[in-house]
Amino acid sequence: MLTDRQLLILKAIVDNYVTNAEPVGSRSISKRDDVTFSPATIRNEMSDLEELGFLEKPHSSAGRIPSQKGYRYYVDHLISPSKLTKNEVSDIQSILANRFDEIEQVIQESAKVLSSLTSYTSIVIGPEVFESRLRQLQLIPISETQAVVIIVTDTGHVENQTVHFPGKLDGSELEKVVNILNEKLRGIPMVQLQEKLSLEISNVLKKYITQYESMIDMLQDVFQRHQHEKVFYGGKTNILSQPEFHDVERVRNILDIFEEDKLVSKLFRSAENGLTIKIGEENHFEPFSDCTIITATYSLDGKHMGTVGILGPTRMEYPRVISIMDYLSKDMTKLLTAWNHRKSE
Amino acid sequence: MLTDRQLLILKAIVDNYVTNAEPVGSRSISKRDDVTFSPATIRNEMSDLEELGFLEKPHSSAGRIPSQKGYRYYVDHLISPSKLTKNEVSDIQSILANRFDEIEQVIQESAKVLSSLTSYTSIVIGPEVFESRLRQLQLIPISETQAVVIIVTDTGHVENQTVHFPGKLDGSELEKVVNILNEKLRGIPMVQLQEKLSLEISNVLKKYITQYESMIDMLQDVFQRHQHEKVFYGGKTNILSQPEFHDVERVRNILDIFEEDKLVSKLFRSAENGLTIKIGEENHFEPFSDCTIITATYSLDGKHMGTVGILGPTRMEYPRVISIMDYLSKDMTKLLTAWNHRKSE
DNA sequence: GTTAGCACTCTGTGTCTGCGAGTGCTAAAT
DNA sequence: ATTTAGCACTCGCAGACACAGAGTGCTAAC
Repeated sequence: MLTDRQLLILKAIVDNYVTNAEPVGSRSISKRDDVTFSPATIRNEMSDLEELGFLEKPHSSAGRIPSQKGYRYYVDHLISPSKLTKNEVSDIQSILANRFDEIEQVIQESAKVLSSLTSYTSIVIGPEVFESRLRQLQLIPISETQAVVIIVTDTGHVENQTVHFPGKLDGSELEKVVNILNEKLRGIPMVQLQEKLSLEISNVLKKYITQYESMIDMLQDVFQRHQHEKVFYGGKTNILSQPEFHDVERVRNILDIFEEDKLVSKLFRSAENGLTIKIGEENHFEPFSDCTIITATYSLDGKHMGTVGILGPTRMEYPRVISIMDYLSKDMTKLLTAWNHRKSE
Repeated sequence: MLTDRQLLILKAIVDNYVTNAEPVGSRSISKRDDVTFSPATIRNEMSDLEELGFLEKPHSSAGRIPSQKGYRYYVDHLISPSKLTKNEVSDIQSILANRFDEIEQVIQESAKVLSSLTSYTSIVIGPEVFESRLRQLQLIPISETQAVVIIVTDTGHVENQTVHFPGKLDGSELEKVVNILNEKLRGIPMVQLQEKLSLEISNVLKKYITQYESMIDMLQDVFQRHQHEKVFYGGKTNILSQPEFHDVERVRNILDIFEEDKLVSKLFRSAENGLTIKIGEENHFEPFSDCTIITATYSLDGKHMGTVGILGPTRMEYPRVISIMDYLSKDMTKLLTAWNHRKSE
């Protein structure tokens, strides 16, 4: 168990390192008002803290920097959420002020605000498809062998895809198909569409249309494709202003990851509800071994809808970011609930 | 007028600098097989070329590098398109091999191939809306006051947008509106929709529906929004591997530009048909003052459809890139023509 | 007109130096 | 038994310096 003095010193070192990005020496700590003991004492304590694994030395005669374990302890025991400033609160609430038609607009806007407030990179994962349901399906013929499938979900999200058939399309058949599908599938969660289709719908369709098999194949393919979530970014390049990312090779590795939405959504999607903090190696992903990811979930009527995330260096302003994320995710939840009610009025 | 020898030397310097990214000295040129004269002679010629503005010196005792004017002369007079290698040709043709339903897939794929072949960043601007026409318009109610507008163009592109109305929606009215709009607007170029709507349609609509004004406003808004083109990127971070972009601040400036599709499409959209090369300041855009942009247009049945572009340092492999762009843009034109015929079969 | 020769210039690199910030240890002070 | 002052020691870093290498520009010879 750490003594009070050790806790004070550990906290002082993390705080100091987070703001200055430079190894912290015993003397600079002794200058603080809440520190009454001498540099020598601090050195002894620091030495102990290093032995316990909370601190590291970049080289033998430099100050100390927090280790991953140090940050973890700091986050778990040493910080209390900082109070948001007026500006921060009003920036977040400005998202609310804009009129919006689709959830996506809220999400894109949230990502922007989050990145500009924190000056890290923000990643917001959109309403997860497996939590949304089919509201409407449309098949619009655009040529004799092609049609556009349009899927509208109950979150107001619309996906479209062009498909083509081996044979000619029959307008009245298409209409029948659309009617059957809408009747049977409306309100079904997006993830269950494929199963539902093969178990219940295929038999019915068989009776009505000639191109039965290619139609089923096509629908399965469409449902399959639109399983993934959408990823929104804010301040993609913010991370470049952090001194730890002044190496172009490193930067490139990270930016390349942002181009792969699937990977990003895997890394940032949070399993648990609420706030999650993953520091360095805890991400189990080599390029992020000196990054921290903080995620928070937002929901609608208690249903998990998506994740807001922040990517920054392990040397992150934890208290502030945590407070902002907490506030924002709750605000988004509120916003969505209001939207949902307005929508169903 | 430059002498043959000056031309040979200028070409040698550009070629050499493009591959090695280091100032070129007189001795290294004299080693070339096609150079029969001594370093001293070359020095004299270089001195003249510098006076004429084709070359620059980074400092007094370094070799020479091409000036912007030097590159321009090189591009205009000294190069002949390089023959593509088998790999390059087959890479480009692999785009053709994939089955595709929407033009966007071709474009995205082209951007990828282009960036991987050149190792610069590629920007492809999608079918320009003002060249495409409305094929179909749909209004799908999703709640009592909201609907999704879906626009399908003759290029197979689909846009959607959620809209809401102050009052309740009447299903049969909506149907009428959709019918009228489709009848009157089908085949109209996307850019003319707004004009057409206010001049010809609004009177007709007036007769049929109650929420006349908000409907018109809504449609105008929708048509307005979908004027912009889509921008596709390939190898966004490729530019980081160029030695001239090893400064993080610089990199950030450029990457930030990529986040603004409107700006990018303004910078890369080519007015003229065919191949355009803009070197350095010729871009009239400070962050690109040491970049070259090469664009080529692709078309469908003679109609200008969009632009493929490459962004790299002024120190660019011009002959190779030009050949690739030329081949690719022609290939895309062919591909689109084939697609268009298949589509209308 | 061309080229060899040479002085000169500038950069990059390696070495040395001293400085400053920091540690760790020991011995004295509390 | 803590705490602290004192001091030797360790690095890293910036500046000074010399030196090699690459390159130029000029002059004089070919």
